[in-house]
Amino acid sequence: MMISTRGRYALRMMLDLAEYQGDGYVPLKDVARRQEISKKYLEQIIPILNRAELLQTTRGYQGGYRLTRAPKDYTLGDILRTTEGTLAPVACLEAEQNLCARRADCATLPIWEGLDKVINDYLDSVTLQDVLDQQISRRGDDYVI
Amino acid sequence: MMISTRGRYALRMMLDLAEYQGDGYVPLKDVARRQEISKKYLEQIIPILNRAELLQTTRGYQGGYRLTRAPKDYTLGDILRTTEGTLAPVACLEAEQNLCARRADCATLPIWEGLDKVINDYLDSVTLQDVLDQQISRRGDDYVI
DNA sequence: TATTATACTACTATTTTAGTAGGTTTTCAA
DNA sequence: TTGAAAACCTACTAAAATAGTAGTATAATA
Repeated sequence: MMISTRGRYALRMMLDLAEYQGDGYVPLKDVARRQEISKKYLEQIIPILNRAELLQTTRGYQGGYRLTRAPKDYTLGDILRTTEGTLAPVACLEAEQNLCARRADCATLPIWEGLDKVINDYLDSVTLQDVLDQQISRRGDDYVI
Repeated sequence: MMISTRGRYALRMMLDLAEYQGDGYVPLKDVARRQEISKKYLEQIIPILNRAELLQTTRGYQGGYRLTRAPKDYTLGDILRTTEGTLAPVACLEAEQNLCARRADCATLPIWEGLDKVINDYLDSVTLQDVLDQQISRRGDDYVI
């Protein structure tokens, strides 16, 4: 499993903000209640998104968070790479420190590079807006039945 | 990181067998030496492949392992799913026990299902033979330079 | 029957994951 | 001006996964 609760919760939080922010700021308490995720845990994930300027914040009364950009301008890759640090499927591709002595003639390295590419290409092909749209059409289905 | 040393070593071991088995059995000692991996650790990975009948074994003098099928008849997905147990990118897709209460109207589930598919499709599109062929052509490159 | 090899089982150190807990600072409204 | 609501920050922790090590038992064969 490559994507932990950190990345999954971050994504759900961003979708929740997109849905409920209107023209104001959404307090974390509300996100936590709606998404049924510990607010304390979300408080730890938020700063990662914040530092990467994926969201805006105000403190104090009526404070909270909102998206910096339009939902169509975030890919899932943006959000997941930010929160997970890396989406690399193997350690060999992660950091310089993991460089392996066999790298130069490793028969499997090209495989991992190819896998890394399909993963990132897929996640960069979907935006927050795409997920919202699909969610709306699924909700609509209920009435059709 | 979704693929651990278990899967990576299993793949390298299978490639090593493909390359060196000839018409006999390859002792683990030789694989461990060539691949610079602890023989004791490989001994733990081997039974997983063995139980899934991905390789054959004989014990005792001149014993060792060899592939059950031709290299072109193993996909990397076969080998990695066997050793890793699952290639699911998120816990939600792993086992029945991880089924989440929000599943029915989870906006992100279709994303994970899509990601799971591109990962498995990619790894099932490459066979052991493909990796061997590409390795040989890379080795050839050295002479060209 | 000694040697070579696999087979099996238990143990362990380190890292990651998934949180919990508690206090500090900022903002605004009554 | 003070109290409430909210974000911000840091430390701690239980449980699981990872990456092995270690030792013994069993089988095949020359």
